[in-house]
Amino acid sequence: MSRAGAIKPESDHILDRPMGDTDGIDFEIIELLFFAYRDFISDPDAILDTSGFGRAHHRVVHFVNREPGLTVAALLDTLKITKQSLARVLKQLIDSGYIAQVAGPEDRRQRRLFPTERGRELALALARPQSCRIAHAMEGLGDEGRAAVKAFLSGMINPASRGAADDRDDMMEGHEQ
Amino acid sequence: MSRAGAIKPESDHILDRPMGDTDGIDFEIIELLFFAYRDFISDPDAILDTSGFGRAHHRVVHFVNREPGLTVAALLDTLKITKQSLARVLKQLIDSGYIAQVAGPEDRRQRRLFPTERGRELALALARPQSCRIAHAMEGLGDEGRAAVKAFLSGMINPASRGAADDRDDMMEGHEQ
DNA sequence: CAATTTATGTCAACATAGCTGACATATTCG
DNA sequence: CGAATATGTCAGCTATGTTGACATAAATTG
Repeated sequence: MSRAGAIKPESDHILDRPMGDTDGIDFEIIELLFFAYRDFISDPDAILDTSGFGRAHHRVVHFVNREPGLTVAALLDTLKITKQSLARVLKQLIDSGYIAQVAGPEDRRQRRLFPTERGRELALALARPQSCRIAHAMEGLGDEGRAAVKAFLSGMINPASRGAADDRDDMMEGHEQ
Repeated sequence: MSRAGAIKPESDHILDRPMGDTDGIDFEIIELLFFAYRDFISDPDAILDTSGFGRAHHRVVHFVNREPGLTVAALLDTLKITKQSLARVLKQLIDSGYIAQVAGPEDRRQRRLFPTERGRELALALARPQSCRIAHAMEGLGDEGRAAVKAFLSGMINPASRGAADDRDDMMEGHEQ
């Protein structure tokens, strides 16, 4: 193919100056978040590779272990994915014996999700390196520093998203949407 | 306060106690990071949907704008993806006039990447809501709190990931282990 | 100069994980 | 009973990652 030769910056409207703080945008934190999160999930990714699972399985196993007995609907709400997406990974986790379903005691249409011992072990194995990484990143920070980190991360979350992770209670009966 | 009623595991050993901080693992920060990052990228995602681009395009546009003239190799190193993955989105961005290629001045095999004005505008538009979200999450934090957040995020990053973006130019192969 | 290495591009195939739409089944509710 | 609900499932599409093989132009090296 034609190589388009030496395109001169003058001939095309090409910008040479880096996009920086002059625009009043916090690029530093944006990039720190990008790199931090990428490396944060690289630890469990490496473990999952050996198990034949992926990140989607990780999230499911995590939240089922954090809130045993949660319904499929609640899990969908936490993960914010479609039931078809969830079904794929959930089926694999159930078939492999990491998660068990139990019909709801009140509403027997529900499939409440519980971890097996195997599922608990996997969730812990995945969380361990992440927790170590966090501990390392926190060392040197005092109590106020750690509180600042928590406040910052909490403030990054959409208000509407809150509750899925915090609520350990039953689903409210009168769900009015 | 009672947990979802007592569901009797039929046969398998099913765990119904939540996986909590008793295991010495910092589940709180793990989940805060998950939700924070998910919402953090939801803002640009909404913009990208209207443009027909995705997150992969976002990252490319961002780093090209942050470091105009970087080579394809340097970009690959920053993103940690394969050249085939990059080629797909990069081609679209070039064809759409968001990024331009210029043959390297010294090494003409290189294709140095520059943003066009259009590409700059897109990068800024994508960064703006993220920066606003960060500013909101930072408000109420003092200078030490903000410093703690930066230190934490920096500490989350793999040491090998640091500096990958900037030392790709005239690298004499010295005896740096 | 010829041979090799390097930087990049490209084609083909495949995997994961998201999506929509449509439909089935069991259960609860009015 | 009929309607709404909770869940499951089939079929196909999209986005974005992967590996492997090969092409081309330019730089480097023998």
